Formats: sequence, structure tokens, C-alpha cells
Amino acid sequence: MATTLRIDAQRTHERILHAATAELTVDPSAGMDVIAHRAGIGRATLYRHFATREELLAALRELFLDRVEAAADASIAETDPRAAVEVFIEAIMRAVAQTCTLNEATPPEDAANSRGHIAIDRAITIFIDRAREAGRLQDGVDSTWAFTVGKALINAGAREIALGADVEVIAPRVAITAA
Amino acid sequence: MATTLRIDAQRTHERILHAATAELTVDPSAGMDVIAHRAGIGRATLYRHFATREELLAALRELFLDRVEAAADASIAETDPRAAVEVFIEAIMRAVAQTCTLNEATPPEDAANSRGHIAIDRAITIFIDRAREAGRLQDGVDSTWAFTVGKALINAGAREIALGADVEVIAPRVAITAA
DNA sequence: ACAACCTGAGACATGATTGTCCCAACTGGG
DNA sequence: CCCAGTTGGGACAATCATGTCTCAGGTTGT
Repeated sequence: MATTLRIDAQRTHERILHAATAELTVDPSAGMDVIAHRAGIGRATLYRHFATREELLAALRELFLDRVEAAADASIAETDPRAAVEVFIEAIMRAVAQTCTLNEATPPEDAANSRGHIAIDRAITIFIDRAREAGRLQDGVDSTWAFTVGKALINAGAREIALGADVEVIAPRVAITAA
Repeated sequence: MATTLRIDAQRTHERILHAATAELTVDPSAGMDVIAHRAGIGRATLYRHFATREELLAALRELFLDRVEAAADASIAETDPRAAVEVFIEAIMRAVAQTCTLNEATPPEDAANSRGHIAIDRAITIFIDRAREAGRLQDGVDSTWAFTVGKALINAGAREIALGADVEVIAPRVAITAA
């Protein structure tokens, strides 16, 4: 049925996704009317594409998941530590930027079990383990805290991008700081 | 009028403040009934202490502000850079921990103009300037990004504490990472 | 060109939340 | 002890976001 969607309907669909991520990033509790208006469409049309608000959020989460998993897998495959981090950051930034504050608009129980976050978490954990084996971790910094810092950096960078900063500028900075 | 408040009413007032920060940290859109229940009081009593939800949020912001400004001023007064950071982090952690996600429950325009955040921002900026003058900033890291990182670290630490971690454990870690 | 599809606007029901009010019961300070 | 202050609970109106529906008009693909 998705393939039988007319081309203008597909455009509307993507505009909704784009507007929803943008709006929910700024205000996680934004209403359907605000999202529709931001997408430049009527509220009724929004409901034709997503029957409920929760369904829209689920779609955004799914989108987030796909991008994040792909990025994480690609960077884990890279064996050179420095390059791996750069690939990871670059890719993850782009994905997270569009959905970074999505978990704030998501019920806690879902956020905790989100596969997208799990994918990120797994990648971060792997990088930290590698860094420790290479002796590149400062004294007094255990893996748990390093993990927290890593994720905080990613979120910080993602937020910057969501607010209009350029990916090309931010990504290297995150990578540098992480090193 | 605050001095004429009976002692049991004062207790109730503080219980509301405490419950509200705890609840809003977990769920920024928590309703008044949930907050009242968490405080162990009736909803009507909650409205007797804070006429509107917005008034409650304003009170929490004010509380946040007082603690943060005090902490920032105290740490800025400290001239030894290392000690200053430690004092700052330790104090800010305690203050922010109770109100860290408060801005998520706050209208964007208010959050941007929040004096509390301005106080933190000012302190961070001062520390970064000092660090740069001392040549302790890595290449490729400009002040803007360092600022973002610093704030991200503070938020990350604060969130850990709000979620149950021990201040004594987290604060030094934030300080170490910041160095 | 035509038929099927998509859209906008508005009316409508529903449920949740906010804020108000009242009354009976309890508690602290003089 | 006793009054004033405080509280809990429930009833209530008002508001807002969600979700449904219809209809007239515009767009796509053939």
C-alpha cells in the first residue's frame, strides 16, 4: 500500500516527518495542530497519515532507529580507532540531530527500551573498551562515567545541530573532544 | 506573610517543592494531581500553596536560581583554577540536581531567559577564559564548543544525581573530565 | 479529459487537566 | 483549652488536545 501512495502524498508524508522532528525537538509536548501548521498542512491531513499522535511518534522512533543502527554498525566495522570514532560521530550526529530530543516526547518506559538508544549505547561501550585497552583513558575515569560523558557529548552536539549548527563543523569537534 | 505561616504549613510547602522537583525531573509534563499525590497531600492543598501550575514552576525556577547564583559566585571568587572548578562543580551539582530538567517543563522563551542558566553560563565562560589563558585548551576547540561541552557535562552529572547517584561520587568525576 | 486520489477547513464528541469552591475534620500556638 | 489556620475530599465549570467525520475543491496518473 505504501508503493501505491501518490507522489504528492509522499511529499506530504515526508514534510510531516521533517516538521514533527523539528517541532518536537524544540517543544517535546507540541500538539498535533502545531506540527500540522509547521508542516504547512491541515490537521485533518496529518491524521490521515498518522491515525494517532503515538503512531507519529512511533514512526519517528523507527526512523531514528534505522539511521542509528546503520551508523553504529558501519563505524564498529571500522578497525582503526581514530577513524572509527570519526565515522561514528559523523554518522550518528546526522541521525541523532533530527531526533535527539525525541525521547523527551516519549514515555519513559519506551525510551528506556528504545532499540535506537541501545544501538548507540552498544557502540559507545565498544569504543570505550577499545580506548581502555589502548590505555587512552585518564586515571579516575571508569567505564561507566566515560559512557555517560560520551553520550552527553553526542547529545550536546546533536542539539547544536538541531538548533541550526552545521554538521561539518560540529562533528569533528565532538570527535576531538572524545579523544 | 511568609513568617506568619504556621509550622505545619511550612512543612507542606517544602514537601511540595521537593516532590515537584522530583516528579518533574522524571516527567516534565506531570500533572498537578500527580505532584500532589507524590507530596502526600491533597490536590486542593497544592493549589492553596501555588495558585497555578505556572506559579509552582516559577517558584522552582526561583529556588534553582538562588542556589545556582550562590554557587557560581562562590566558585568565581576562588582564584586557584583547579580548586575553583572543584568548588564550582560540587556546588552546582547539588543545586542543579534538584532542578536539572526543570527547563524541559518550562516554556522555551522563559528557559532561554532564565537567570539561573545565565549564572551558570557566566561561570562556565569565565572558567573557559581562564583555561585558555593558561593554555590548557586543546587545539581545534574554540570557546563556544568548550562551553557546550562544559554545560553538557554538568547536565549529564546532574541527571545522574537526580536519578539516584551519589553527589560525592559524581562531582569529582565531572571535575576530572573537565580538566 | 476523467476518475481516483489527496487535501483543507470546519464541526463535533471525548477525555484529561486546570483552577474554584465548599464543608467537615484536624492541628498548632497562645 | 480554644480559636484560627490548615487540610482532605469531592463536586464543579472551563479549557485544551485528541480523534472522527463530512464536504467541496484541487492534484495526479492514465
